[in-house]
Amino acid sequence: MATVFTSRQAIQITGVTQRQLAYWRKTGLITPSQRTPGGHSRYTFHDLIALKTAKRLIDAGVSLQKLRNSITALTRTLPQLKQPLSELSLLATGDVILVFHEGAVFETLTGQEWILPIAQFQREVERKQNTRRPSPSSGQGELFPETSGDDFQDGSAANSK
Amino acid sequence: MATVFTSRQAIQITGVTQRQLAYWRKTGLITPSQRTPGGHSRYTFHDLIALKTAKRLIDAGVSLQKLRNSITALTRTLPQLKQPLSELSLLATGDVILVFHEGAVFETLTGQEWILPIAQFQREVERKQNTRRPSPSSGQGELFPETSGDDFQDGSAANSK
DNA sequence: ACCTGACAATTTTTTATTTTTTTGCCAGAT
DNA sequence: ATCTGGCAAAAAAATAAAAAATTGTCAGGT
Repeated sequence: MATVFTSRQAIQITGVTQRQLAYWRKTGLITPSQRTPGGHSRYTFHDLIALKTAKRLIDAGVSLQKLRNSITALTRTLPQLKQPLSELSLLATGDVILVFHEGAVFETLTGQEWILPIAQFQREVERKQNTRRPSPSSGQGELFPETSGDDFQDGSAANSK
Repeated sequence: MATVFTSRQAIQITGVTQRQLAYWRKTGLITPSQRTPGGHSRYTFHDLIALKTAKRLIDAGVSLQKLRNSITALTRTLPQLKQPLSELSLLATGDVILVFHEGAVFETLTGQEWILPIAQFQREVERKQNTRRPSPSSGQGELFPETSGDDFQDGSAANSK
């Protein structure tokens, strides 16, 4: 149950290099959960998942620094997580990392995301069309009166940059 | 049915400015599907969705140029689309635009995306653990023989950058 | 009412340069 | 066997400057 893995095993299983393992250990990105009395690393299964996740994100084009920043941001957004790399479902693009958490999608660095609800907009416009009153003069178009129109503005705050 | 909208209506409904409407029209980002004999714009419902989508992406922090590049890439990836902005479900982060299409998630510019299958990796390691043979000497860890190990490497091609 | 064009202000992209981070390799220590 | 450290190469990030794109405002034309 409480099986642990040596560095060599972690390397073979996850595909990270020895150098990376050492550097990540040194810089605190992923540290072995256990150590032998002699100071040798013992990686838990949990650790392996984190290592493999980091490896995959890197292979997906994510830089190590962005990975660090993402983890920092995630642990701030979701403090209950001890090891985001092994506890979350991450989707990597070359530039950003998205996290799927409780049905929502976040960008790891900013935490802001939303799906564009096109269907909802369609309903809005259709409702508008139903409440229109045909203007007698114009033959085509000009279906709206001097609509106050403001009720249609997208209320979402514009977060420029 | 074939209701069309004037520029003013499109502005009121979608929230884009008159200048944007004109510039997008001039640069071909979103052009009205119809014109009056006098040369005035008539935007279809389809057009409105595209306008609203562009507006929302811009509000989400996406620049117009990235929007253009995304559309170009999308129409190359999915040639059957005439107007990606009104036919796809898009998710915007500050930096990239993702498209949901037939159950998959793409990054619009590169077309490359994949979700990290953590569950699958867990199964891999567990299978490895089951096929291990206990080494007689070591008390903790060192559970693996001199495993060839290569069968565990992630086969996914590393697309650096 | 709407379109177009022109000018200027703002924003975004591009490019080049410098700095930092990451990695490979090797040697010595535990 | 594994860890640590040092050094150099490679990759990535931060920075600054220049170029391009976008937008606001206004005026004239239809």
